[in-house]
Amino acid sequence: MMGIYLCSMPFKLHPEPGELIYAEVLLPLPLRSTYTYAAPTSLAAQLAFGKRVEVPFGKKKLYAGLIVGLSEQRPATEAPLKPILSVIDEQPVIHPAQWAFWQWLAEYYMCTPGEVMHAALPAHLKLSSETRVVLNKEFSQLEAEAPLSDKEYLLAEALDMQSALRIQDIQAILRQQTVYPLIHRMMQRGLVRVEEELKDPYKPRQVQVVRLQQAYKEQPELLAKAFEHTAKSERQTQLLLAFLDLFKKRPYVRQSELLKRANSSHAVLKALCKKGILETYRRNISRIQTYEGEQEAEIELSAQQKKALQSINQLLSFSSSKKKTKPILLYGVTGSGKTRVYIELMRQALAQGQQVLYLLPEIALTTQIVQRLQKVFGSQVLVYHSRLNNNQRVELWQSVYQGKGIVLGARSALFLPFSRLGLIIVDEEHEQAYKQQDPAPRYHGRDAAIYLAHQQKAAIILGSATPSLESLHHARQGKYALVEMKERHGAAVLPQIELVPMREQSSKGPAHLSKELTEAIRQTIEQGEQVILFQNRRGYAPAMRCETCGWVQHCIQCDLSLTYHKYRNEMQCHYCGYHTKLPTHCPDCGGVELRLQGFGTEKIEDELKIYFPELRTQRMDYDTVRGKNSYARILGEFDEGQIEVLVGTQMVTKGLDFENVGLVGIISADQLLHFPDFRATERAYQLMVQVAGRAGRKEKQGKVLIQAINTSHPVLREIRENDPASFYQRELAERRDFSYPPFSRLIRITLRHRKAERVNRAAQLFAERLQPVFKDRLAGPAVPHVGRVRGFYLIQMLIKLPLQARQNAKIKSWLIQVGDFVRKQQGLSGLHIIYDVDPV
DNA sequence: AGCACGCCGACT
DNA sequence: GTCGGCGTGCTC
Repeated sequence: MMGIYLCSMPFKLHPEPGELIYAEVLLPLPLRSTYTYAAPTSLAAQLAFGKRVEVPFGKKKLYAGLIVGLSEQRPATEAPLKPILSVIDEQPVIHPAQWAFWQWLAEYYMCTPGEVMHAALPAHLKLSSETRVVLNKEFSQLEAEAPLSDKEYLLAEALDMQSALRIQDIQAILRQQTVYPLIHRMMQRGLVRVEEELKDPYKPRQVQVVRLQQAYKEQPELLAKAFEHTAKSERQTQLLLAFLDLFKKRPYVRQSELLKRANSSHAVLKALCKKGILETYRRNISRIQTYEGEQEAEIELSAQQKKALQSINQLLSFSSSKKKTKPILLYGVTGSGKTRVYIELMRQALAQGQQVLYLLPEIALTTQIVQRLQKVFGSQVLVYHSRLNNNQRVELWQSVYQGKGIVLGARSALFLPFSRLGLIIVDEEHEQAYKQQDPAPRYHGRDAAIYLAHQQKAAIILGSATPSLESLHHARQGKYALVEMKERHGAAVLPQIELVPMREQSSKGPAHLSKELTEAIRQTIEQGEQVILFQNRRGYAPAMRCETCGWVQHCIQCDLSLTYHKYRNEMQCHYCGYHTKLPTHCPDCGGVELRLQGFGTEKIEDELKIYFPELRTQRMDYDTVRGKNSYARILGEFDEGQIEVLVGTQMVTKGLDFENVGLVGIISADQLLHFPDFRATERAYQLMVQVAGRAGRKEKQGKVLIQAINTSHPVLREIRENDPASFYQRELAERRDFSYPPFSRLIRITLRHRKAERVNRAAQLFAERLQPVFKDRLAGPAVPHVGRVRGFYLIQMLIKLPLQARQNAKIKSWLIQVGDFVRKQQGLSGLHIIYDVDPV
């Protein structure tokens, strides 16, 4: 279907008016606009919105672009149009609704629609051609005419062995960036040629399937005759019986299963085919793994859950008849059983033939919820994992396009091609992991979900035990509806929380575990219960310092101290991954008294092992869950009681329910509270409340110990006394005073360049233009906390925008114009400008 | 993103 | 001189 396209071949156009159809094509590249292509009317029947088409773009490349508009009128552009080379899809891959959503996202988050497309489509639906250099057949003859240069010879030799090379292979072989001049010279002499090919990497999975031949399918009564045919062969009779048995139970009969069941061979099957009874063919089958196990009924709703469900239903039915549905904030303490309420809502949506999207901050981390939903909804649950392979992603995409089921996923599941979306649930809506950080689109999964729900007229529930200040504020302002669940489910009681002031530790005992905590660990273990210790920093120690002159070892390409990791015995950069051996002496003063500063999870685990040698401990952080199934394995072992103490970072705070956790220890509340960021207090509050919620279930009261040097921070009192109202009131007042969200909207502009001088100049130009407009609503330009990352210098500006959205759209497009202007200046074209709307 | 063109420094 | 790196502009 997709041919080879030689770059030297001119495009064949049919420029007769009225004979062409014009298509607006979106490409998965960071381009501001769509591009118009022409197609002969002969292709008209195949062209449709949302289908992918093969188009040339630029000098030679081919891409699979998406049709987002069709017209019979030639557009106003004078430029000659290139043709659509082929139509890739039989069915569209997106509905118009997705395109509308992408456009909103691009505008709101200040990126291009192509970047959204790139993020939205699974890899195997985004095709771009690969340039391959091939040796010509007449090569040896031509070579004789003129000798080759060293590099030409090198390339020719490599091509002789490999038959085709990609540009990056050639760059590696020649050890240089610029390879096109060489290739062009060789092309002109006819030694090599260049091919561009767009190939579809998606392959449906096929199996060999057995069925009855046409005559028997139409007249099953003939089957008796068939047995007469096989009467002479017992094995054939058996095989046919086995087939008929399977045929009753299965939608289709696989050859492999049939042969195994009948304990028969391929030769016997072949004989039956020859007799005109059976036949085999290849059939596409799905790769999506659905739950096959038993379905179980959920337990009855509690009184509180019933009430919450009622309130939600009232809100939904009230608004469906009138205006649009407000988002509903379900504010329920840990253990109140929000999931049980979600399940009822999902059931209702499914009964109405609607699709459901259940968003989680990080899908890999929540097997418990997946299993629970699968037990209720069985094979209707589709899980959009990070572990799915590319073919599976395409198939899941197709199922959703066809209107299937319930999708569970992280934020990228928002892009799936829903057509009948009736309900979105954003679980743990306060989680920062909902915000995409690095490549554009830098979108917030929760906020984008709210827009999507609005657009598709779906209901949306935001759930949390510790709502974000934004959501709670909106609920109070009446922008969202609020439904509360204040009690823990069943007989469960809130944990008892104590603050432990950290003083200088005695040199004999552990350095970071207080007497109170050590004692509590001992008691908890003696009672046969488990412990979770939370330390929000991985590694052993976050810095190595010279005691003589104060030098601290830094990363060679980032402005960051290196963290010591004991298990690999090396110093690591947590920004870029750079690692190096431990220094033996200070490079500044030559001093040999180097000491580690601070502490992370590794060190806490170390201390535990020293002071509780008999204890079964396990660390859970980025370093220990890197392996494929490590996360599930650790949680499984903890659940089964093989691990007594779990030491971990944020990971241990995330929605995990264990029955037997008697104690939660927060090693250093100070580290959480002293973050240089206006959200530090909120984040600290949420993390501590969430991790505290892991302690105690059922009727047993759990215990939480919070260690802190400064125990007088108001947040610590609020957590201890379980006083969320005070926390939210105090924190909202502070945000209002400094005009931070939710009382303003932020845009953070980051400038990035390899040279400090250029990024400084760019910042100055930027600020000159922004300052008069925003005045005190502009913070910066300033060097951020980590001012150099991976060898790039960074400068940031923060703009506080008022809440009125209409104005802000204009401001955003103006900011992009300013950015374009700055980059047009001499020497600044290589400047990266990163717009981050609603940064977290 | 990926490619071509043009300018400029560091080599034969 | 030429080669290759780097900055700049354009892609229907």
